[in-house]
Amino acid sequence: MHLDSKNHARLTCEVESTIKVIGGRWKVLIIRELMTVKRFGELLRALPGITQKMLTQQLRELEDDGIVRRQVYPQIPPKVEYELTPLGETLKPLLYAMHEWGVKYLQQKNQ
Amino acid sequence: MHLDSKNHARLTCEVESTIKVIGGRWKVLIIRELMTVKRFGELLRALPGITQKMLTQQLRELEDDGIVRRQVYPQIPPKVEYELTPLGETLKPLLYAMHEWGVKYLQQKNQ
DNA sequence: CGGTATCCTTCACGATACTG
DNA sequence: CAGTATCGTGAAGGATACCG
Repeated sequence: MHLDSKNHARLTCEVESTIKVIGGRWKVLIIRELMTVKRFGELLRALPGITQKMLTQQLRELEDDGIVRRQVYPQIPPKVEYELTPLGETLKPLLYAMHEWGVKYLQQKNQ
Repeated sequence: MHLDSKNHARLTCEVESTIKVIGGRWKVLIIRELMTVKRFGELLRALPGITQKMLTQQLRELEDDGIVRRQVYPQIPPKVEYELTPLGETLKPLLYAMHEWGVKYLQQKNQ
């Protein structure tokens, strides 16, 4: 990829799009949990500190962005499962890259 | 890298650290601008919509996180230059990866 | 030029209660 | 179980004025 001035605007735009999708406070945590399919209540317990309201909201946003799929089983009591879409799966390498950089960052910071 | 349950906690923590550093509203835009050294006023003009207050604030945070270096030239009128630190430079591959994913995401969304 | 300081508004988020 | 609805608060951010 080039970095000349013509590409700067497009780079900006698309990097921002990515940040908007995964930059929310709980987004990466939710995506990580959904590396295996989980029910709503499981997610709630797996994310200490999140409220029901926030979990619902962030899941809806991820769903709207095509990252997460919501599977409703019409039964009593209700059962709803969440999983990554194929597009959501493509975020994994990005999360790994962010993990790698985070390691380096924390090392450098703690010196 | 593995993704067994033992690694999940560490992955989370460090991915979140990365998001905290570059997840701010203007952070990636500022970092992109600083791929070449720039003065305060140049940044202000390069980022339409940002306020002086926000630019100062985000630059200070990036400085505290070791991403950006602030170079003051003690002269009248004042001259202050900002540039990426070596650690800041290491963010470039991550921005490129985010760019790539953003391209894919926007393509899929516009279909 | 490159900032601070101050005030003000908005809204993200938490807490709580209720429901199919 | 998996939500929605409502209210309240604090912090983020904008607008404006001032300063070394």
